[in-house]
Amino acid sequence: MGYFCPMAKSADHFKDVISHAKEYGFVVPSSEIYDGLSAVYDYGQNGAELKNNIRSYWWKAMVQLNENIVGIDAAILMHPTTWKASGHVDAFNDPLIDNKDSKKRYRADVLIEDYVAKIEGKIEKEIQKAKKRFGEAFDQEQYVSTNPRVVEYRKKAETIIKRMARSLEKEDLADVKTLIEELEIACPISGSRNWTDVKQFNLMFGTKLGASAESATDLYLRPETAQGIFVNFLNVQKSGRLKIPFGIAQVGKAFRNEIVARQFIFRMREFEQMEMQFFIRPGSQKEWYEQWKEKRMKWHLSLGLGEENYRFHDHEKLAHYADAAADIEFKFPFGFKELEGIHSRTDFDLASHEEYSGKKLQYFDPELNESYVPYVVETSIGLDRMFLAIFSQALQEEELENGSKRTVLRVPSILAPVKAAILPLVKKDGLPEIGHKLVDELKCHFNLQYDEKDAVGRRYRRQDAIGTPYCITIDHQTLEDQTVTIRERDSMDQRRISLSEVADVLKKEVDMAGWLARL
RNA sequence: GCGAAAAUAGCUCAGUUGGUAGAGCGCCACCUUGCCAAGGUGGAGGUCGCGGGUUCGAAUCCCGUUUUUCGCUCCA
Repeated sequence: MGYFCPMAKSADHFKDVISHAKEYGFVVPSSEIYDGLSAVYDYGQNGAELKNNIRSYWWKAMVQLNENIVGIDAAILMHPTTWKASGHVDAFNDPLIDNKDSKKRYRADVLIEDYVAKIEGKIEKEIQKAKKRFGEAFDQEQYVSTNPRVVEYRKKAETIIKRMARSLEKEDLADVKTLIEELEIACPISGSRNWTDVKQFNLMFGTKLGASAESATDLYLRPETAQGIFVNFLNVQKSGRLKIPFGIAQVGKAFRNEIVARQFIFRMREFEQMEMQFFIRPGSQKEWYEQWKEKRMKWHLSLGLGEENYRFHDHEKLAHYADAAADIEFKFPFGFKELEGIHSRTDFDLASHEEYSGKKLQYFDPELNESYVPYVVETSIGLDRMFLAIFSQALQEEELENGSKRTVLRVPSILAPVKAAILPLVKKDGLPEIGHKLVDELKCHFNLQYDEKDAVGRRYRRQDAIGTPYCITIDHQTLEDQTVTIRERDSMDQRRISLSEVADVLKKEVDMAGWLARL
């Protein structure tokens, strides 16, 4: 045995992934008996193990392997001002408007800004014309401030922008709509001016602190874990006696009211992030940014899912906090999509928290003999996305040499939910007893499954389906010479080892230590 | 949020012009076999996503709704 040919992934591979996840206890829709809850999923018995292992591999690679990185666990609920300082209250609130004819949705402020951009285009045209006309003698500044047509355009643009800013500030959405109507802005698709009202969409989940409705304070469930690190920056730095450069890592839940949440666990409303904020000297961000891009990619490649399934995607349009940003993209069943982000966040967050809190968030650098607000390079990966990447890539269907098929989940052995299955060949002649004894010896070190039901071949397939890397089979020869067969998931090869060797062999193959050492 | 498609057993699906809800795989028990799925016997499991309507009668026709997938749109 051991000869197989991996079959091409079916066109419906994504469908297979979703059913396999459900059928084998990895991922199921939340509250399914009540028809589920949109874009919320639960992890089952095998999913929880796999997810724990991924989390652990990340945590160890970041915290345990780096002397200058420590891990924390901040609360999901944070002081509401946090989200003003972080920019989320503004950036996560979009005024949206729909065109009733084309059924297209737009950001109302973007529609208005586009209109203003057109006016500015006209001004530019006038300038170019004048340049041609006046040649060398052209004084642009003077022209712009005196030419009546240009002056009028400029005034108009300014008035529009000011009015929009004021209305948005006051949350006067009716006026934003009126403005769109007055400017006679039409839908680029349908060309019609048949608009719905402007509606405010808040991507943050709201909740209340306090039991009585009157005295309760409005809070948000955190939309990212990073802010829990920033507000704890000084606590951790001082109590840990940390010197720049150093990092703070965290794994935890975050919540976003996505307008469109789709693609299984790729975009969920409740999800888990694994983030690390690396605090550095201002000016050194380029260097650290490159270094962390490289380090993170190396971590991904160490899992052996195939180099061709990863790529970098550099952001051209940057977020409000960043001066450089790149995604590590993975080839999901629905195409290359963001798996992890590496962002150079400058001092945006700490400086902003300084401003809003009135507390100094600075570091005294003994080498430079000065205080500064550190710059930050962030690595941010979605744990659920990592789960989906591994699971969808690992799920494979093979044709064996005898023409039969097998479904095998080739997850990296260190991440497998079950490390080994203990299988007595028959459930008599004392073989189950040896099996139970072996389980007892190993269970403190490894997550195991004991199975004595059905033909052993069928039991092997069951283990293949949940990604168990090793099957230990106890047979009649075991009674004579204390040896068992160990069968490997990927090659299906078997060899005999002695009972006393089992623990060591497993440890060598499924313990994370060896993999971490290679990072 | 718009448009399209779908929803029947744990999974994959069939179900004729509207007439008593099915198969394969899986699961459970017992027997048999004993190193790579598919041996035998028996069994559990479905108010056909949910709510209305039409009809003597609805899985099937109509309306609404929920969830999922795909395409738009959005994604600091």
